[in-house]
Formats: sequence, C-alpha cells, structure tokens
Amino acid sequence: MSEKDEKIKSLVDMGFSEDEANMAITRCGDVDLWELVDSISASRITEDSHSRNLSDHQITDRCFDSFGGRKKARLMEESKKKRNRYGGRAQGNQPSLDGSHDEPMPLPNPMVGFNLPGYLQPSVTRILPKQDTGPPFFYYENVAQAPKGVWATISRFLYDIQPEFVDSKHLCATARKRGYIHNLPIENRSPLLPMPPKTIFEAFPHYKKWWPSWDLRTQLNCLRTNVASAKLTERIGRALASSDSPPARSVQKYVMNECRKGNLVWIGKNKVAPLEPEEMEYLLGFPKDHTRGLGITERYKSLGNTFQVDTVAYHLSVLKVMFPNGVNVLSLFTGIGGGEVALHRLGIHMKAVVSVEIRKANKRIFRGWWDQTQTGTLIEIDDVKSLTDDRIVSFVSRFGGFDLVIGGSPCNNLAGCNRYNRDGLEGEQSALFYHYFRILNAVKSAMARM
DNA sequence: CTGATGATGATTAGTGGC
DNA sequence: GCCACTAATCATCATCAG
Repeated sequence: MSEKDEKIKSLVDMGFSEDEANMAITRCGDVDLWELVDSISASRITEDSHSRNLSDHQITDRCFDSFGGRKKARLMEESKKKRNRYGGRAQGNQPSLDGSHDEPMPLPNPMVGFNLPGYLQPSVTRILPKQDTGPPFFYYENVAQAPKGVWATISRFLYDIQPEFVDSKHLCATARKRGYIHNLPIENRSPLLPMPPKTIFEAFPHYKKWWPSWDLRTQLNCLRTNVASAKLTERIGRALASSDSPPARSVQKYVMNECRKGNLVWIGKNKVAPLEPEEMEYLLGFPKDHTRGLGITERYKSLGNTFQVDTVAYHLSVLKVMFPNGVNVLSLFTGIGGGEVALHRLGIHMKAVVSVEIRKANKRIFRGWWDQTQTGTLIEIDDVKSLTDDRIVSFVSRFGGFDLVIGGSPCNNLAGCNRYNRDGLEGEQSALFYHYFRILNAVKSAMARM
C-alpha cells in the first residue's frame, strides 16, 4: 500500500469520505496526516457557511476567522517543514534547520490551572472570542505529559483555546496531571463538598501504623491501569527483612523507587501492597463500589482511565446556575462516567445523555449507575465512528441541542508508560481525538441552524 | 477461550554542579 | 551552556491457570 493510500485509509477511518481525503491530498501535497484533517475540516466549514443563509453573521464570521484566515496561512507556513517524530534518538535537541518550531506549550509549575479552591494565587481572567463561547459548552481532557507538540496541535484544533493544566494532587491525595480545554467561564467556580483529603494519612489513617519514617511520601502518584505484582512486593519484603533497621540507604532507595512506581502502601511489617480498587474509587471521587461487579483487572483498567471527579466538577460547577432545569449532554469516551458523576455530585440534573463508549465493562458500570441514580434519558452508542453527522443532526433536533459536549479522548499513544505504541496523536487510539473535533463541530454546526 | 499475572524502557521536564 | 542525575508516567505483551 502506498503512502498516499495509507493516508486515505486513515482519513476514512477517522470518518471522512474518500473524496474528501483525495481532495485534501491534492490540495496540500505530501504533508502530515493531521494537516490533511485540518484542511478537510476547514473546507467543510467554509462550504457549510457558504451554502447557508449568509445573514447568519456570527457563524460566518466565526468560520472565516478560525479557518478561512489564520489557519490557511498557518498551513502554508507549516507544510514546508518536516516534523520530527521521536524515534530518532540520536537527534536529541537538534535545532530545526529552517528556523521554524512548534510554539512551545510549557506545563505550568505549580500545575494549578487557572485557579483552584483554597489557593491564593492570582486568578486568571480570560476572554474568549464570542464565536467560541457556548452554546454548546465543551470540555476536553487528556494527559498533560504528552509527547512534544501534541498539546499545541490539540489546542490548534480546539479553536486555539489555551489548555488548563491541573494536577489533581492539589485537590486530593493522588497526582493526576491532565490538560483540559474548554469554553466554560472560569469565574465563580465552587468545589465539591466536603473537600477530599489531600494526604495519604488523611485518606487512609490506618496506613500510619506500618509506614516507615524514611518513606517521606505524603501523596500518591498517578493511578494507572496496572498493578504491581505480588512477586515484586515479596522481593521488597525480603530485601527489608534481611536488612538492618532502618535499612541501608541503598535498600531504602530500591524500595522507595518501587513504591513510587507502583503506588505501594504499607500494610504490615516490611509489607507493601498496591491500592485496592475501592481505595482508587475513593481517591478519584466516585461512590463506593462504583466499579464493583467487574473482574479485578477490568476494575483497575477502568479506574486508571477515568477522570478525577473533584477536579472536573470544580470546572463544571459554573453550569449549575446557568442551567437550573438541567442539561443535555453529549458524552464522548464516557468510560465509567466520570463527567456524569461530577455533574450529579454538583446537583446538576441531566435531562438527557448521549453516551459513546466502546468497552462493554465500562458500559455496564455506567448503565448500572445511571439506572440507580438518574431519571433522565440515556442513549448509548458504541463507537464515535458510528456517530455520523446525520445522527448528530437528528439528536440535536430531538433534544433541542446539547448544553455540554464532554470527553477525554484515548491517551494510549500519548502516555509515558506505554513502551510499545507511544506514537503520538496519530496513533491508533489517540487519533480518535479527531472524532471529538469532528463531532463537536457537527454539533456546533447543527445548533447554529436551529 | 478468558481473565489474571508478571515483566517490559523511553520520553519528557527539572535540578544542580561545573 | 553542558552533562549527569532524579523523577514521573489514564500501558502493552506473552504467558499461565482455570
């Protein structure tokens, strides 16, 4: 299969037609896949606004501002340069030859977003262009520590809105460094109450008993989808048992390294263990036993992939006064329903949720929670690829539009702990981001015609 | 066939000495 | 600036037991 054919196949997989793919390649030449997507989306929306009633000034302005002007100029600029994927390990910090470079997207330190409850930092004020404010509101999430250039690309697609990077360790006892791009107001936010504990001992007081004085951790690292093996925790136990008290520095170093990597806690003398699923549910802001009923492996996988509810709820809290009668939600990559749990805990009624989630285990958990706690309408869809523009128009018509489009697209090909397929935003799963983009634009477009 | 288990580095950013 | 070092990280695969 030629390179061109592969690109066409990828674009078709993303939900574009073969004609559109061919035209984009003709227009742009031999450029990266994401630039082709950009080009197709630009021409789609430009056509859309041409074929529509031109008295709709807001939409017309919006399209030409966002795509007709800036983006085309930028495409010409950037299509000249070759992008340097990680893979050439010999290249290191090689400066770009033509002088151009991706605009840097540094992660803030401390990673506290625009503001956080209880932090007396200067609260950021931001003014979004009118065309980027809702309706609909949207909320997009992914891992903060993605490969270079990924967040710059995501931000570019999502209307050049600056990501809000937040480490959930500032809100709860476990780290979770994530980037959020949204068009929600950022004033007058309010946290879920009660505020979750921020330290390991506050969250799990019984671990004090066996916690050695030389383990200085007060918070846990990011909860992931896998757990340390029993063999590993046994090795740690043996190393400590055959050591002095306190252990030699080299032993301490080995043990602490493994404890940090595996998020291990002290459950006995010289005995460490990974967290239980129930403890993860608690740290992440879910109700007790939210994922109960799945196998242990599935529970860890589902929990490792979800939102930290308090963090997301803090951002979504501004919706409460805006929608006293409830919201219609389009939920992409729903997972176990972190966004919905956040809305529920905020006391925001969900009139209807259209949920797209492909894993059966997640669907079962979410459906179970919904049936027990909600009275609104739930519509389940398996795959973002099958949520076509036509179906979106139909849903928008049926529900009178969506108030919130929320979702975090797959991080598989972005996450640092992936040894095998960390190939960036164009990776097999992470490329589904472009469906988030496509679907969001389809919703905006359909709602503009209401 | 399905689910549980155990083993498997690299890419980033930051720090501190020189 | 350069280099050694510390540190964190929504994962994947082969294999095994049932």
